[in-house]
Amino acid sequence: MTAPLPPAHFAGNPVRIARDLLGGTLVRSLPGHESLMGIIVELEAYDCPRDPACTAGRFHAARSADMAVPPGQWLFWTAHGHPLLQVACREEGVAASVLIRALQPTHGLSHMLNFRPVTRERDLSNGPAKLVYALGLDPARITGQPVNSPELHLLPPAAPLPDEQVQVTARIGIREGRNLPWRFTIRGNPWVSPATPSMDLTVNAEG
DNA sequence: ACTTCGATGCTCT
DNA sequence: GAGCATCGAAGTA
Repeated sequence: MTAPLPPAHFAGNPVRIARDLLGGTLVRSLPGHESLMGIIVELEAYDCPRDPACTAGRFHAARSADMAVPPGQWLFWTAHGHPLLQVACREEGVAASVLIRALQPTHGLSHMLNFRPVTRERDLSNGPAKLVYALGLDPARITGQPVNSPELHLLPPAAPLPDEQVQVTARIGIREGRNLPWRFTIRGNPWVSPATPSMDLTVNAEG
């Protein structure tokens, strides 16, 4: 088993970091219980101030400050009242982050279903807020903790996924910045969120 | 206190 | 794939 990624790993370009994190594992430890684990099958990068989709930089000064924490810290962006799990990137004072958008559960599935009961199992964690609920994460507790915290940490993929397995598209649910290919999903993975991107740069081998 | 908006989720066609 | 419920956060007053 690989070691948890240290905070220093995130002191760089969030686009590159998101790409390389695809296929990694998110581990949520529960005292006295089996850890909840899942493969990260969908990520997005946000990178103020050059990013037109990054509302933190454009007109939410206060939220920008929440996001411009030192790299390698957990943070939550809220949209429509839902918490979205992110890791701060680049350097302190810069609002840049990687957003974890979907998870393929591998361990503790029944426990996750307890946190977030769903009729169809595939709907358990195929969205950024869904996975937060499925893991039973409390933003008040997690925010500001290092990304290699025992409570919640990341394991990198054994090896970076080959390009053929990586689907690159526009990000989901944004107005500006739809031209930027900053969403990464594992091609054909059934746990990817059902949302349809406005742009898909993927070149299919079959044409 | 009130208004607006959205990095969402859910429930229908 | 379209429409709506929803609610936390910012901005304005």
